[in-house]
Amino acid sequence: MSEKTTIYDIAKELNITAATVSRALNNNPKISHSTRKLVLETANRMNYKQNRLALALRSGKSNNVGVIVPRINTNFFASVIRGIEEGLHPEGYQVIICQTHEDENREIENINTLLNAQVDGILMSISNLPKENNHYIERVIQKNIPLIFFDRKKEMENVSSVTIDDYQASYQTTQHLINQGCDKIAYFSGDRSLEIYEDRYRGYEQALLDNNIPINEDYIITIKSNVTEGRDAVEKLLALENPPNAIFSTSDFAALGAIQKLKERGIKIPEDFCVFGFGNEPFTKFMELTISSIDQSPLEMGKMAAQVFLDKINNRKSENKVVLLPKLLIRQSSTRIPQV
Amino acid sequence: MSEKTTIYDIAKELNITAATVSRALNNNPKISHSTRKLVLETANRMNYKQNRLALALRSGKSNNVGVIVPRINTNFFASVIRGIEEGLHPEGYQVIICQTHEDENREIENINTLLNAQVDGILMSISNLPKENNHYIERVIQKNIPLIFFDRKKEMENVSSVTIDDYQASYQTTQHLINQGCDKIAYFSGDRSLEIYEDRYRGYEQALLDNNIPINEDYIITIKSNVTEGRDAVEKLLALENPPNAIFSTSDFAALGAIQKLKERGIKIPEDFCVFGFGNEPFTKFMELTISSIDQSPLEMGKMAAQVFLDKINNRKSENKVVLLPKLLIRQSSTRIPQV
DNA sequence: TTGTAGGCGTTATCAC
DNA sequence: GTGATAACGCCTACAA
Repeated sequence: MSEKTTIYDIAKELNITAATVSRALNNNPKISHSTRKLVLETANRMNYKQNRLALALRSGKSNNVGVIVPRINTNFFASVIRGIEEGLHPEGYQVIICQTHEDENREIENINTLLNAQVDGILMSISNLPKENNHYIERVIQKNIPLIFFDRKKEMENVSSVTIDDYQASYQTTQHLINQGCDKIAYFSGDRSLEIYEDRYRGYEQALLDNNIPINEDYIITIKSNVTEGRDAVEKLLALENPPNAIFSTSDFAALGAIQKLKERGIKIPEDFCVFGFGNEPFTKFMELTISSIDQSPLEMGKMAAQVFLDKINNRKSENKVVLLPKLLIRQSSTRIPQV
Repeated sequence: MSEKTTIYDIAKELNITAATVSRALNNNPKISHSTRKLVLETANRMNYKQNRLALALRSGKSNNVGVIVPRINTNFFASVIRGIEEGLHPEGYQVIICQTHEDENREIENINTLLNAQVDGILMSISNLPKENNHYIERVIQKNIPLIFFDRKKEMENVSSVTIDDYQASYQTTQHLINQGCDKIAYFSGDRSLEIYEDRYRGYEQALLDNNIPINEDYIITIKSNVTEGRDAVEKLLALENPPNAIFSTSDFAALGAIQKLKERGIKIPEDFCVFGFGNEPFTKFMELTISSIDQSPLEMGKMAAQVFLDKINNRKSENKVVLLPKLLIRQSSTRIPQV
């Protein structure tokens, strides 16, 4: 049945007190070897399991950590979460996952739910740049609960973060496209009110400037991360008087949409047109024409975020900004056959 | 700071008792309108948040539900989880996710962790068929904690499940391939000690029998769900004296690997060879040659599993087996151009 | 309608 | 070394 044995049951069984049982179970030094052994044995025999809720209530720590992401069903976030779990599970933490679906209200809701659930820390990738009011985010810090941003961060005091060097990723990619002979490089941007997208944009811009290529505003399109938007964006670009000959998309999904549409128009990739994605979604390497992309090391990012959390909760560090290096994966969609 | 306001603080503030505050907060009918209003206002003013741990300790319910899956980073499981969350979140439940990585020990560990964390229910897709000892699974039932299987289930008393009709999916797919003119259909199976894979196999077998096509053991290969295994399996098949002219793969990833290898060998799909996958992973429709597959309605499955859990915990039903209908998505990889 | 008191399962602080 | 007690924050008979 469902009777749960408590330390009181064990105490009664042994004619000792619950306090002693507790001490024995927790390896308290002030306890005789004999009683400890006895307690451990009966605990085992009676199938005792510690009630973590009681422990949590008493200690004020739940051993739960909250993770907030825009969505769970992309390879990137799923892998980051996996990394977080791998880092935290061995330390006895359970991970609670919430999705915002890029909705600011959901984000606020999620934070409240997690605080409500007394999590010991929150690891999140923000969805929207909260307008002026960071109020709900600051509440986390005021409660002295470690907050760690990963990937999509916001610059705040007392908040750690784990990101990749988006600027570098973008700069190098743009340079690579230029090296491939592309001089008219369109750019699919995400919402630039988010730091990662602003950083990526700056990398693109700087690479062009450094190569004396003028910025063409017509080439810069803000999109959402899906196939359809990529297709639509290409239509706009091809309708221009002076269409581009490359696209750097900050979304693999949009890059895929772009490639589909370009092919439909009979444009040859990479000969006539290069395309570069971002995120290294699995499908990018599955295509017949493999899609160049940028790997963000999500597993590593997750593990790192877990480590930063552990450091923080153990007071080893109060703040910590970790920046990982992006990896350019140059595949067919941006590799022109070497001309002899 | 980190001072948390409790109902005692509110009580003191208003010179009433904590019990009254609790009643006011919980909409207990025996309370005057005026005090309730007062309590609600001060609670709000003092930024009171209920401590769910205390509540959980007292009520014995944590409002947490555990979900166990083989892995989180496939579209299928990620989407099921999303469905579960959408069904449970409005009811005030938080979802805790664990991965087994198809490892039986991890599975046992996860169940223990969840029980330990006092979850109110467990929703799981089993990884391995526990040999003879369902011991650790039965512990869940003995504790009177609702257990719901989704997708990968095991027939057990008192355990609900939400699955798709794998037999039908498989039967219809095989029939479809036969209708396309394929008479030598190879089959990539998963571990048949799991019910879903056994059901799928039976569907395949029966369809062949019903069409008077003999079963060829050489055509039946057990694989793991990844690209490499698909490639390797095709090599074996093509080395046969009498190679097949179609593959039904119970994994989209293996189907992809198969297609890659077939193309490398210059075999034309679907003209010379048809391929059908299972799971409707996003990439199947992204390919230049779109891959036929079976949609398992993961979102719906998750929502359904959530509903079954809610029914169970509210004692509306003690057991419930829900079977969803699979959807065949017939795409290019199995559609022969109609011959005139 | 409100107050009192006890308990959910632990552990820390005193005592002895 | 071990026992008694209080406290974590909440809810709910029971009493008033």
